[in-house]
Amino acid sequence: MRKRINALAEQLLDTLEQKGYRSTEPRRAMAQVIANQDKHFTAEDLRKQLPSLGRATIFRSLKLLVETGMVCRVLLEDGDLHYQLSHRGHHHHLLCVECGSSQDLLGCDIEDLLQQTSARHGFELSGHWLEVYGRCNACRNVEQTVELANA
Amino acid sequence: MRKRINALAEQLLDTLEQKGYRSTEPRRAMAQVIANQDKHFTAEDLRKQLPSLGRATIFRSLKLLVETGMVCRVLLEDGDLHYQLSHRGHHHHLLCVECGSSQDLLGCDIEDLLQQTSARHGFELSGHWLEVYGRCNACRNVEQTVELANA
DNA sequence: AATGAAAAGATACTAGGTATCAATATTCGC
DNA sequence: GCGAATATTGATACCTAGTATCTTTTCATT
Ligand SMILES: [Mn+2]
Ligand SMILES: [Mn+2]
Ligand SMILES: [Zn+2]
Ligand SMILES: [Zn+2]
Repeated sequence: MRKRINALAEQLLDTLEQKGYRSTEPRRAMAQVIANQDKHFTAEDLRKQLPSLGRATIFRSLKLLVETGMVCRVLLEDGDLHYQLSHRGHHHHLLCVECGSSQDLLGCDIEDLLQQTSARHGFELSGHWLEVYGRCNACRNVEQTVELANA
Repeated sequence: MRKRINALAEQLLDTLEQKGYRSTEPRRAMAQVIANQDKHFTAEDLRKQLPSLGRATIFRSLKLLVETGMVCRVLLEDGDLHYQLSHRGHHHHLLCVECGSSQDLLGCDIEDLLQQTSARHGFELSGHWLEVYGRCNACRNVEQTVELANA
């Protein structure tokens, strides 16, 4: 009996199938769990939510999803590597160091700047990795509210 | 008998001492080896060159050097983490994916851009991590030479 | 030189991930 | 719908990078 999964999870599987990968029960389960994640997560997080799957399977599927662009890797400020559902294509993240949320930066407007800087150094630009750390709107508002309450 | 070490290595140790850390034989040896590195390196690279040091000592000293800003961490395109001698202060790297060399980008001119982008998302910027990948001048010249020779 | 603190080294342990391989599930042609 | 060919799984062992703990050694100071 095939478990019912939501539209987003369905889409992940469809994309895998289009790339020639089989639609298996473990992959269905992973797609569903990943689709339910509201923040970036680790392989270990998935494992806790999918105790019946083999550990290797989790790493393998995760890798597949990263390679096909559906999940992206997120470097936390402390060096930890997490994963999260990805918008396709090149983009960056605004990572809140307080609540751990992450916002996608879709347009990559540093490309031009890097191009210029590279040129100045005789360097042929081919790619870059950028992560941005700070505090998100929600966390800033909470602090403001607390300040007002104490005033 | 205190081994003679070069000026750069001496400087690393002096800085450690100024921060209250002792100048020990293992640290002298590490400082010297790191000063001799011409590229980014891993802890394992150091270990091969310093087989008499305990593994934990290598990791501990490396961490110390990173914390005091004398060595910086470099994220390779494949996700590998390497280390290298650092110019103090915030900076980025132009990493050649062909020869593995790395050039420091001293001025960080993306700060303004990030500030604007963050503001647009209601995000309070506090930091960022940027690595730039491509091909260095030397590698480009080599290719050109080969092309000419084959023409 | 004696002392107390810092550091080293041995060892065991952890997290995150990969290699191997026999057993199983999925797909595809019929 | 059935079976063969093949992709995938899960168990296990292994690996890299790093940390925790603890005893012994080294350093800096007096
Ligand atoms: Mn992303
Ligand atoms: Mn650097
Ligand atoms: Zn936040
Ligand atoms: Zn190069």
